[in-house]
Amino acid sequence: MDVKVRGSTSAAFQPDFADDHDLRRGPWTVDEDLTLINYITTHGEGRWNSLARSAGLKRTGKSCRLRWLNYLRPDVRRGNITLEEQLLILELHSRWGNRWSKIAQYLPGRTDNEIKNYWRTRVQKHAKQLKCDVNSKQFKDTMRYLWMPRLVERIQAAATAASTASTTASSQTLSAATTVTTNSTYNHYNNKMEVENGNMMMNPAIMNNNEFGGSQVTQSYTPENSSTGASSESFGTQVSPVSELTDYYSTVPNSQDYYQPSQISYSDCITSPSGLYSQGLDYSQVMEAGNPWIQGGDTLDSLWNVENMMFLQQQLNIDTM
DNA sequence: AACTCAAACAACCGCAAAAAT
DNA sequence: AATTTTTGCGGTTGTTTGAGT
Repeated sequence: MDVKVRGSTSAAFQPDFADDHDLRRGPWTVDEDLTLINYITTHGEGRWNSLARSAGLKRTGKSCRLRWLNYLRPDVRRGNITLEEQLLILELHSRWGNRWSKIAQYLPGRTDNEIKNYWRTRVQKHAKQLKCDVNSKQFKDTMRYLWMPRLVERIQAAATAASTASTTASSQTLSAATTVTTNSTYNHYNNKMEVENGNMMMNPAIMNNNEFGGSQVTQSYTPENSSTGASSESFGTQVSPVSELTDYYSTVPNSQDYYQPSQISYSDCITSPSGLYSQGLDYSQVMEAGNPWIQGGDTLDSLWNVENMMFLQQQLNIDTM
């Protein structure tokens, strides 16, 4: 990948120094990243302005902090947002609004910036498609009564499929913890390992002393350390409320049921809990092709471990008290 | 092959709160 | 107690990339 250069083209890249402070701005170079990682590894984080100076980085402390927290920190988890994470983001956003850092606390490894980006690029896009405000009651109801139940359906379907598969293959490949070798390359700019036959993307600090640079990675493949397992593992101590959510949303009429004339008349739909479709929001629009939550577009097959989710639900209840 | 457009995301900014002096 | 510095948060912007035409 080419070096991204903010404010100038790659070809015309010149280090972008702030006018009178001799400070660099724009994308971080690999050298800068390594300098920051090495310094923090030795001296720890905090006091970012003096850290930047001491490390010899011509960056503001603010910039160093951001780079570390959002990108270089060992426990930053990268890659696609899973279905369960999507569900959790929707749920938590409905509770707390744009309090990204608070939401991020419940998605270990995810940064507030990443969640915010997800919300803006995915969720707000759909609000735009539906021609309604992302903060409007109707859009929120669309999420709660249509998209979230559908997400739950897909999560449950995936869980069912996974359990079926694991049963039929119990004495076979996966349970035998087959060792697989994958071709991988290290992307210097992004500082992440991209594994070809998987979705795994790793931060250098996660790479356990792997040499920077292209390498062959041999990993012991078990369900627990697949991308699926990685998700659940990250919740080892901080658990997710997804099972509670899935239980809850299972009781919410799904999009099909919700609109079945035998249960609810069309006029009822029009005057749905918040007048969901009374202001030009069209069900067919909501259900139209291209809605990833409904259609299953950007799905990952990963599943969270649902065993400990009660705990986080309790945490959430405490938070709302 | 060239172009356009939208998605994704890294990074910046301003502001407010917290901590240090 | 007042002032300065640092930290954290949310909003926004700009670049790259990939898909579609």
